[in-house]
Amino acid sequence: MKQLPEQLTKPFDAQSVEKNIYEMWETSGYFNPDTLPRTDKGSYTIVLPPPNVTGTLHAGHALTATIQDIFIRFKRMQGYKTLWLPGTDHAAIATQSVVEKKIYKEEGKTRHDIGREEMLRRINEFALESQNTILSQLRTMGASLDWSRLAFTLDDKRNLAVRTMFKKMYDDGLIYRGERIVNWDPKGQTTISDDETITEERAGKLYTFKYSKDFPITISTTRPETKVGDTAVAVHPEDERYRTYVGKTFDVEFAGCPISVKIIADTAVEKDFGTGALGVTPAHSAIDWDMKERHNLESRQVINEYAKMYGLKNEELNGKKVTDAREYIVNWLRESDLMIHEEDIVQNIPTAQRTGAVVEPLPKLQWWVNVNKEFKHFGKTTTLKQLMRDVVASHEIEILPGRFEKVYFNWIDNLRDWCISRQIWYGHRIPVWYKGDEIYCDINAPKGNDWKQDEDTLDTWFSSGLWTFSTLGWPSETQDFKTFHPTNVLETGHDILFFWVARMILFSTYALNTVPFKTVYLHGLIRDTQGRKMSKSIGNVLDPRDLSHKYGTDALRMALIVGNGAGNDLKLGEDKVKAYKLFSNKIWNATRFVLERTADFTSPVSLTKDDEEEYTKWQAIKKDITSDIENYRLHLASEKIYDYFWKTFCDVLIETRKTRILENKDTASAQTLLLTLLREQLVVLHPFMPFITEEIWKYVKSEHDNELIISSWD
RNA sequence: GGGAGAUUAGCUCAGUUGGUAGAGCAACUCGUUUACACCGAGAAGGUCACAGGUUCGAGUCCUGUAUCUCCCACCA
Repeated sequence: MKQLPEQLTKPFDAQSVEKNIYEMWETSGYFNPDTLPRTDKGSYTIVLPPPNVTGTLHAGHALTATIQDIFIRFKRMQGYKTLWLPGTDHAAIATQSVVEKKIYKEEGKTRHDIGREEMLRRINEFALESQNTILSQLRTMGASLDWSRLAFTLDDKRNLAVRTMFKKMYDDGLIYRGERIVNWDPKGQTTISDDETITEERAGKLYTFKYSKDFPITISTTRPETKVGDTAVAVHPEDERYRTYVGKTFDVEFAGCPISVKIIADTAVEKDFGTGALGVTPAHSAIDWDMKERHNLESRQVINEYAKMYGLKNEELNGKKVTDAREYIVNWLRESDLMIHEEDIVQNIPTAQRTGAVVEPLPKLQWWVNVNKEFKHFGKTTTLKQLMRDVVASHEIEILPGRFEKVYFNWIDNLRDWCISRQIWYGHRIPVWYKGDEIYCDINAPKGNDWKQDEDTLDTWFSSGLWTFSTLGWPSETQDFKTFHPTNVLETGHDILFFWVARMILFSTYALNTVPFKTVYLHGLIRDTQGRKMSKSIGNVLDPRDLSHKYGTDALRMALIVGNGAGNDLKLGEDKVKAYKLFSNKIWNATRFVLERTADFTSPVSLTKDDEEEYTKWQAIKKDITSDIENYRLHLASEKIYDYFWKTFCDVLIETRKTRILENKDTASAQTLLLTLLREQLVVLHPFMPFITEEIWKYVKSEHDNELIISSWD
């Protein structure tokens, strides 16, 4: 370091160094635990939450990649055998609908015009392209992922894992086929799970009316069009008003359709709501379906998969959309003088998360995971729900921030059976075959020609739920699986706690009798400066690629981390990223100065008392930062190193030692202090700002030093 | 209806186990041929939402109130 390197005489240019640095890391083999030089501290594993292959990297991905990369780099420098495993998610419904829309727009064709095989080929093509984009974007974030272990939720290995898991659960009686009310998405033409619906508040009307003039009971509904499918009227057993009618059946003509209505008493009815009497439509309401089961009622479906009326005696109704049918029946009620009251109310309507369509409850034969069924599990009788609950209650899995434990328990306690079959083509096909009345479930197809495989595919979360171990080779007993499972930290957004985190806990505890990870670290959402969600329609999206190009990846990473505590939403504005670009410059310039002032430096000397004191103070700071990272307080750790570098190292230490060096007072000690502090700070800064620190490291490291990425933390 | 969170400087947010209120940005004053104006020095700015309580001591713990945000839920 006698001569100041040419590079350092110019201002820092992040763009020009990032690509080369990343290539150096990637070819070095340091991302791969098998070729990592120092691994004396045991294994440390994180699986990357696989991004959907539907789009490009957004600010949330940038955040998740940064947090995990910090943990991984920190542990790698401490000497752990670190594995950060990358992959992508086929995101079944989302991906298929993106491609379907694209094809419809460009060619005016539906998936049925194109056919299953060709459609799947096209979706795969799209997925592959999208995957490449996403992976290259992860590289620009500096993510030190082991690319040699890249996985995809829909590749052959993961497909084997899925089939194996399905078969095991089927044999244990935990997966069953059953008919009941499902959430049907009329736009996506598939069932969806409860978690895939979003309830929206909408203005609605509560209509109070009688089926006919001579019908004795007045009922209320928000969906008059379903009333042509009514098979009962339910009242509360203790309701005096209706007691005399219970058990009787009335045949009436309603809107041109004959219906037969039995009066039943059921405690699910609220006496004080509306008239205290409820028209029961088993085929189009989940509560009504349950009442049908309890009272052995008829069920009559009057709405089809396209949310249109069908099978009715009144031909005018058939083929009408539900909203039009509602208007028709309301008018009929008014004209027939049967409408008693109309009231404006706000109602909660379930809609499909992916397509936005209003969910139509329909009775369907589907595959389910039974979460309440007792079964023998490694010698103990338990349920899936219980397994999921226990490992968190016992703190075998720690959820951060802790408040999400309550959210998790709340979800578990209200959990109903999970509908896992989907009527779309893109996904893992259900490994079940039919021949007449026979059903065959196995990992592979049965022998013989007459078997026909179930047409449905599995919920995408069924495959991503296996992610911590399907990526490590399960069901084979691989070395990877033995070394890296259970994983250490699962870092993801709190919005997928139920979808994904809970399902991983379910599958891992069930199949392996072990937790999938020890710690769950949940980050918040990234919002714009006004606290709104980033969305294309508002136009407030900050693209991480733009920010990275403009200010450098290191600056972006710092902006995402500093002050962003676990679980909290982050309001991100460009100003914040800019501020950390200035910090990059500060580091760069400070390095230039230190190297200039130590050009004649030969070897370290023992420090003067003052210098020794400063070094001791720094060591305390470093210890503090280490403890912050170990305790998942990245927002504090990053702020502390920023603060020390700028306020103490630059503003105080460089300024005072500069004078001493100029005046030639204890020069060697001052030089030793500055160089030592600079080097040690680069180490601490590296997980947060990997590019600039690795670049500078070239100029300050001694000959026998390794690259910074594998330099020792301590 | 149930649950969770937030409320601290003009703005964005820290404040780990209770011990004299912090940072960044913005604004103000002064300075800069000496690593960096992508800078430095300085000053200013807060009844920690409100009301009680526990404590020698509360931004921090407890109770209640208000406002906002989010999640869950089959009042038709």
